[in-house]
Amino acid sequence: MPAVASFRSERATPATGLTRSRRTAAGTHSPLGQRVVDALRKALFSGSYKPGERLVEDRLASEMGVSRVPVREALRVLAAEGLIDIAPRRGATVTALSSVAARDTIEVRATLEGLNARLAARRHSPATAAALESVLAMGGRAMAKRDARTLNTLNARFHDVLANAGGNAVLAEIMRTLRTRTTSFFAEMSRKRAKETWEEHAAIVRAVIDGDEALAELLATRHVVNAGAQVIAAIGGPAQ
Amino acid sequence: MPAVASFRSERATPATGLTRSRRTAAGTHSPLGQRVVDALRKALFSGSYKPGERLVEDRLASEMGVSRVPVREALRVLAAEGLIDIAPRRGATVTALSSVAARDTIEVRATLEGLNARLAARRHSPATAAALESVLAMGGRAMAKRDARTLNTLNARFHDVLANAGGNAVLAEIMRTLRTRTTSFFAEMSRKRAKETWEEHAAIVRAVIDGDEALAELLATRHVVNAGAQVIAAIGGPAQ
DNA sequence: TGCCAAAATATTGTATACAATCGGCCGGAC
DNA sequence: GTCCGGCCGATTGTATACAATATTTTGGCA
Repeated sequence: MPAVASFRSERATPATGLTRSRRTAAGTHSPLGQRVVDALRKALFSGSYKPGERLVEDRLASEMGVSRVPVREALRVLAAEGLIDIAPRRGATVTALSSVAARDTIEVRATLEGLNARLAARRHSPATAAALESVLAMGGRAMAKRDARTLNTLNARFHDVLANAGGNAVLAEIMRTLRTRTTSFFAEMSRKRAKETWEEHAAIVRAVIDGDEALAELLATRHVVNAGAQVIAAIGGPAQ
Repeated sequence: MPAVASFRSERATPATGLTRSRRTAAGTHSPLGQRVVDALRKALFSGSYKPGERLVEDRLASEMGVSRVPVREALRVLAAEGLIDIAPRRGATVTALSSVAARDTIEVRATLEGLNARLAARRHSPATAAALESVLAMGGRAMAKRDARTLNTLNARFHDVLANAGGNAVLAEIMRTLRTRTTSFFAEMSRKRAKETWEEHAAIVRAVIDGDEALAELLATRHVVNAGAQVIAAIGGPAQ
């Protein structure tokens, strides 16, 4: 069974003679390559593919009902994000994050989340405060309901909102990438740490709203370190 | 005149009947896509293409003597590195770093270089010390000769060696990317600041070798901020 | 003259075809 | 039995062809 659903069930009717008929036709199709990226990213996050597993272009193309060209381009993009590895002439494999790489990633993330929280505190405004409080409230409700799935989504949302509050687009983009690379690991154990996670989120928000740069930085950094320590303990131990 | 040289002057002789003749033939050709990436990166750094300029696939393909396929894949890679922008159906353009984006990039770079210097100081060893001193010495010689071109190369080398000394591969990769994005700006004015640059380099190395984490971090961060301030003053001013 | 629509052109997006290389499998020599 | 060399299937790399969309040009009209 294909791990990803085909989004082009029928052929693009090449027989139809409507060359350049109506423009904009029905809905602006985003390029297939982009859609393949999204589909693969989703599949990777959901754990459909295991680390180290080979991603054969032809198979992916069939599963999605497209040719190999968009698949290849999608694979390059995912490789740039660090989600897969591509070896020349040997194809793509799902990145198997070593415990060393995990530790390195967390170390960088901790620092950058700290910087971002500091910036957010420096530039705090009523608007960002409201956005942060909103996500925080939703997180609280989801936790009360033990809704782990929503909680994961909200966790990502929280970090996105916080990144926006920092006001540094370059920083936000890098943090997003680093986060996606470790998503699978953190998702695994986030259930166990849900309570602590959202308490830490709340504390960070408070510091940001208070404009306390140093505290915001400290808490955000520690937040990543805390979660990271648990991840590393779970998967890496001394050496993987 | 093409901005990049063709590395395939003659066709791949498709008429020749040698199907799978000798294996490995003459030298292991790296994939064309990779070579196109290298060629384009070089061209972008050398300033052959101006910010905002369109990069038409067909033209690039002709100039390099390859088909559009490797060119397209190369463009995706460069887009992921932030060197170019790709808009669907509208092609690729050379990234025009706004003054805001420049400031953001420098802010992140400053923090990460600081983190890396701290790590390098923590993990300092005779081997890394020797490597750092070596680049430092070469930089001194190049500066004595007023060899601006070599100096630029050595500057990149210095930061690479320092990144290695930090021992965090993820961090090193991110810093490398950030550095490439701002290369053109820094190259412009590095001549004026050559003396200060290498004095700062020397100070950082000393702190690293001494294992003085806090000082190494401070100096490395300040190094980026100092150079960055000059860049921003030159290009951005209050608003670009 | 200036502006709008529609054809003509340029360029990107996708599919298919073929070439090149990798990895495993088989057979023979020692 | 094991190791080496070469065939064979599987898979990636590249080129070409065509389809779809963006951009420019052109022509008519107010």
